[in-house]
Amino acid sequence: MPDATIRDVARRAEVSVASVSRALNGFANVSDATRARVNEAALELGYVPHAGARSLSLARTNAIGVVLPDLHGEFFSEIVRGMDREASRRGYLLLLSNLHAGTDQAAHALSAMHGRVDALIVMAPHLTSEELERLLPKGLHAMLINTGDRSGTHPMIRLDNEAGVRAVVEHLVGLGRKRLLHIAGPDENFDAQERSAAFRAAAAEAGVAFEVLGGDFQGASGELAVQRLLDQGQGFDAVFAANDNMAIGAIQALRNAGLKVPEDVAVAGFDDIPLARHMGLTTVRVRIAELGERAIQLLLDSLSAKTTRCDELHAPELVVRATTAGEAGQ
Amino acid sequence: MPDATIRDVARRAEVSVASVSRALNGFANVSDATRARVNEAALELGYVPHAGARSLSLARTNAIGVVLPDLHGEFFSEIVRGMDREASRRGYLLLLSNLHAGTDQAAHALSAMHGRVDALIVMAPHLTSEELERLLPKGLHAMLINTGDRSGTHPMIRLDNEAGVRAVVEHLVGLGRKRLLHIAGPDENFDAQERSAAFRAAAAEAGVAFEVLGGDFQGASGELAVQRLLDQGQGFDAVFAANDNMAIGAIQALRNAGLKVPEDVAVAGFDDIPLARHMGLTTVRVRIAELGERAIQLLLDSLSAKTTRCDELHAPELVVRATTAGEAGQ
DNA sequence: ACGGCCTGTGTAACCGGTTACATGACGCAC
DNA sequence: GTGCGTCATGTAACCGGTTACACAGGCCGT
Repeated sequence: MPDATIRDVARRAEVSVASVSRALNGFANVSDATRARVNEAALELGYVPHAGARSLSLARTNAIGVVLPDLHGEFFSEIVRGMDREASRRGYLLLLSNLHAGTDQAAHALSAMHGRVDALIVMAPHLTSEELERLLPKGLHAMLINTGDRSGTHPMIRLDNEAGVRAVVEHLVGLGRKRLLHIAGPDENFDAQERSAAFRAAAAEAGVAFEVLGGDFQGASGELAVQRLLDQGQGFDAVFAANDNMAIGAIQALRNAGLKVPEDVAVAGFDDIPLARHMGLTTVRVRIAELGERAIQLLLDSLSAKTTRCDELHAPELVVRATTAGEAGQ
Repeated sequence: MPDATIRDVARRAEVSVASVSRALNGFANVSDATRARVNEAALELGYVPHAGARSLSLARTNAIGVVLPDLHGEFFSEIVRGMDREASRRGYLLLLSNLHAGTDQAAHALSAMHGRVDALIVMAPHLTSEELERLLPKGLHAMLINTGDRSGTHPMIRLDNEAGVRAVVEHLVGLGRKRLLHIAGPDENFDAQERSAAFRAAAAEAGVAFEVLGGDFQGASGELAVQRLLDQGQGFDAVFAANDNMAIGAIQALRNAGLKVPEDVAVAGFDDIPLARHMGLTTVRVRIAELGERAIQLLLDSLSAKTTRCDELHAPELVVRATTAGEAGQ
């Protein structure tokens, strides 16, 4: 036997479908006798309301679409965990779609969301403002996380990369470091752009020598960057990588070259992944789960009170550990 | 203006809704002229089909519900990543619901899936067979991951905990270790149960002395367990923790006590989280993403060919690293 | 010229819920 | 006894798609 529908329940309880609907949804205008009969019938048939049909007639799904790029480990799970925590607290489900490949794939993923979710959270650090604007379904509330979009059409929440980077640079300079190396993330990544721009600005302001090398957020690229610079014989007394993975790679390369961290070269990263604590890596802590949680909060609030149009900055926090502990060695 | 519906498109293209539906879904029996007019109208109106309505009439959602317990970091993201990879390859979306609290919460989460998904993946290592059977919606295909359920009603996939544990114990015993300590996971967790049972069996078979202490899968509990045993003055030359987190905690405690790993005490874990590699921890590697991927595969296959009723074991793999490298110290 | 077939299109029922509105029963005041 | 308000209930339209079926027109063979 297939699933029971509301009409099956109505037949069994010998009432109309309207009464069943009212009874099960706890409306006041239902007699006790009817309510009891309906409940009994529903129980006997193992009736479970069809959420799809329900949301079609209510024009409300109680689900939020989440579109994320192909994130690495910790970051992904943490942000989804935060979102899920807040969403389930408010009775929402999460409809997940990873955004792997090109923009046509993205368009498909986004349109598949239409009609199954009440709102959308999009994190697409590799899409430009225009692409996003074109791809986003028109009628759907969307919240953007960490995109370059500045049109103000959508509520958004961003990581305050600049504040984090500034804190690191000031910390390093405060320790007496004079020649800084920054290992940047991939060019097309929005966070990577912000971080390297902030680094240049802060280092220039502080009046220290600096250099910027490219990386791709993977550990190996941090290792490679440091190696290359050492091979060229260029000196530096501090490394700031755009994320922890690359910072850890950098430490590896430094140790391989017989240099001491932090005596010879101080190292700092960004993100505060669990590994960072274990390695004693100075870094910028991003409370990722909190960010996801907050995104859902703001999104749902803006959904009910149509007005709220926000642009929030999520402030990260400098965590000083062993890799920058001492004074400069020189 | 709200979203355009199929009727809006029909009006604009001056055809019937049936023709619009046929044209947009690529049916053959539509004239080229009509198809062109429909496409044009759809484009002009920015029409995106309403997935909810579509799935209602098709009785097919192209979504899979995923119900997971409140997992920790790496494991969660990896399994979801694997599932998503396979799901999006096949054109499915994932509807996610974390299973936090009690069974009524669980019932709610599961019934919310009815009518929005074509099938369900449930991972609930803390629910018994009977609870599961009662909670699972009747009409819905469900795949179980790592549950104790043996009824055979649902396709399922399990981690071969026993094989993993045996490999570790044999490895430790092969190194000459004579007194093993096992730090178990939480009592109500199915994997934890299997692992500690397998440990007792394997250790007894090998004829070595052993002890089992309770933990909760968190690092701190591993640390605590070792500390307590050391305080009691009990000796052991190898620790096998039910997961890597606790193994790392154990190492911490051993080092604090001035003991050397692996010379004095060898340590092994389970899972192979990224941290394990960095710490040189011997462990059992679980290819989590692969497990998720495979689960989706099997589920979708069993969905199309109604017959496939499987019970697959996912074999893990021993990874020997520094924490068990040498011979016993004695 | 006629019947049969094929093709393209429209009409309307249906998926499984919600809900505006109509209805009928009842109680109460006049 | 009539009129009115209140309350529980049923009928049917609706959400936005899909699709069975009916039908019109064109082309064919005889």
